[in-house]
Amino acid sequence: MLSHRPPPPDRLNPASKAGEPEIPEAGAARHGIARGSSWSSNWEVKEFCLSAGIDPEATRHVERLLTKRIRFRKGDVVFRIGGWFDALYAIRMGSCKTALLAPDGQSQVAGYHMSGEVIGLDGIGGGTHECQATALEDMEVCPLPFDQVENLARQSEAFQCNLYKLLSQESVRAHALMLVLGTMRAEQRLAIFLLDLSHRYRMRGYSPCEFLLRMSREEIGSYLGLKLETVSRLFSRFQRDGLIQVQARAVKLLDPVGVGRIAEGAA
Amino acid sequence: MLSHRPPPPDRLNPASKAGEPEIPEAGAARHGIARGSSWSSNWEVKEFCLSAGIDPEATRHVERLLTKRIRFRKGDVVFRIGGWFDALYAIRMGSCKTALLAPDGQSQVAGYHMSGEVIGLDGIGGGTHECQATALEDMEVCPLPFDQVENLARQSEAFQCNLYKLLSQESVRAHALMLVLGTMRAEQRLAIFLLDLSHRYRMRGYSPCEFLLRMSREEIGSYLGLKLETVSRLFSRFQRDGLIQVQARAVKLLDPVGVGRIAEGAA
DNA sequence: CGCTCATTTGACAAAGGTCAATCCCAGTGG
DNA sequence: CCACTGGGATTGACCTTTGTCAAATGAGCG
Repeated sequence: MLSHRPPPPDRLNPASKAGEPEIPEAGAARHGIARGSSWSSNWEVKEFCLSAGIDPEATRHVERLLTKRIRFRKGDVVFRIGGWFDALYAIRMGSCKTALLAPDGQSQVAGYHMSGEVIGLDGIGGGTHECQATALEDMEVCPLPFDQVENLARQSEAFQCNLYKLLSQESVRAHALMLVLGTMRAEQRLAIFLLDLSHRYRMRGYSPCEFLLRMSREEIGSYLGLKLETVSRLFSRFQRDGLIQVQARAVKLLDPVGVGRIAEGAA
Repeated sequence: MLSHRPPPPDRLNPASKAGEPEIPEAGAARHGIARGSSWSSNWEVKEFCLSAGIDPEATRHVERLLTKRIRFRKGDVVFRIGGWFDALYAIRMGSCKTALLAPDGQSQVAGYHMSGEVIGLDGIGGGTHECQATALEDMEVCPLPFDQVENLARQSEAFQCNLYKLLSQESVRAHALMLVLGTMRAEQRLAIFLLDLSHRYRMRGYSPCEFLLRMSREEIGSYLGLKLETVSRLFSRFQRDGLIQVQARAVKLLDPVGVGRIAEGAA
């Protein structure tokens, strides 16, 4: 592994023989595209990624950065398209989606973000946000004023490095999604989506086999480049085939390996 | 416009009344998604983006960075997936594609880059490249050793800012492509592709209405999430409809406005 | 408890994909 | 100089996947 941090244990060996039920990872993640991160973050969740491996001096600065908290309720907008960019937001709790706006006004969900992740990086270049972040449940974030982030980056090499990683992480995520949108069939997309969620929940200490979807069928469809009916049908089919169990927003992965096969493109 | 540099004149007013034939811009670009850049770069081409607006002191450093040149022939690989990342590459001449590798081995074209653009940023986070860059014609690049880039970024605030912009530019591009892949119909995708090329050629001083495609039908298809036959059929149809003229790799935009309408999603 | 919105499901249509047969050149070698 | 060859490009016929429209059902919320 070429990452500068040890990869999380469960990623060392995809075919690990742990006692836990084995959850295959989303296709893209397993082949180096997303290099140990897929759509998911490979940062520790507890301590924010920005403070990884930096000296005590800088750590204090980072901590000072993380004091303020903002709470949002389900449906609240964290930042909107075209809105002025002046801070990144580290998610402490909850989750949100980010959506792009197409020329014709329709929007596409471009990201799903959970606790421990940092959002808002898309605003760095242009000074304004290119996507809109909307809370999918009640959430709490730490705003990281970007001028301070920039300063810190100039002072601490390790911090600077972390910031770069964060940025390129974005592009990794984007690439993985592109691959999904550009080359995969509907069932494959949904399977990968489910495995990605599963993996990310596990990383956060939640059950990887049983979780709540925070997005509606329509949002999932938008994320995966499908229509909501297609998503719904696929859920039903997966259930008929004994792969999963769905009840509205509640999902149980019954046969993660089977789902994994579909994610790989098995007919 | 919120960008910190004046936008190129031709972007000030999409419906400008200049004497030139009017080329509508690719849909995504016009609605703030790509905020003045769409898939294309909005940097000056002559002077590399990294040296924009920085002080003379730093300028000299940048210039020192840009001394070395590497030439590639059509088909050569600039860097490959998984290859060690130690430098960015500024394209001085020619063009290349970048491709991702899907789990099942099939690859997807994720980017098309021309002179004045910087490639290789995807490697920053993980230390290895996530995509493969392949020359589509003979090209010349300047390698920018990343440790030097990093140092410079810490010394010059303006340079640091440019680097950030470059990174986020990547994500802008990715977002635009996502939107194309996720929400648009085939004809719309191709129309946008053509307008994007047109715009980028114009920015570089070439004719926006007449140019050579450097990618094969298959590569274009891969880029747009379509099969080569579909691309070919669409070219034929556009030609039948008097929108363009195609002869193998040579394209002439006869009715840019019409193409623009299709890019917007007109039935 | 009743409303509203999300979800499911079916029937049908359409957009693209697949397969296969040419075609068209560019480059090669005679 | 010319025929030959091989890969890209075009085109047609057909088929699969996914989208569209519509109706029915279910779930969450006030």
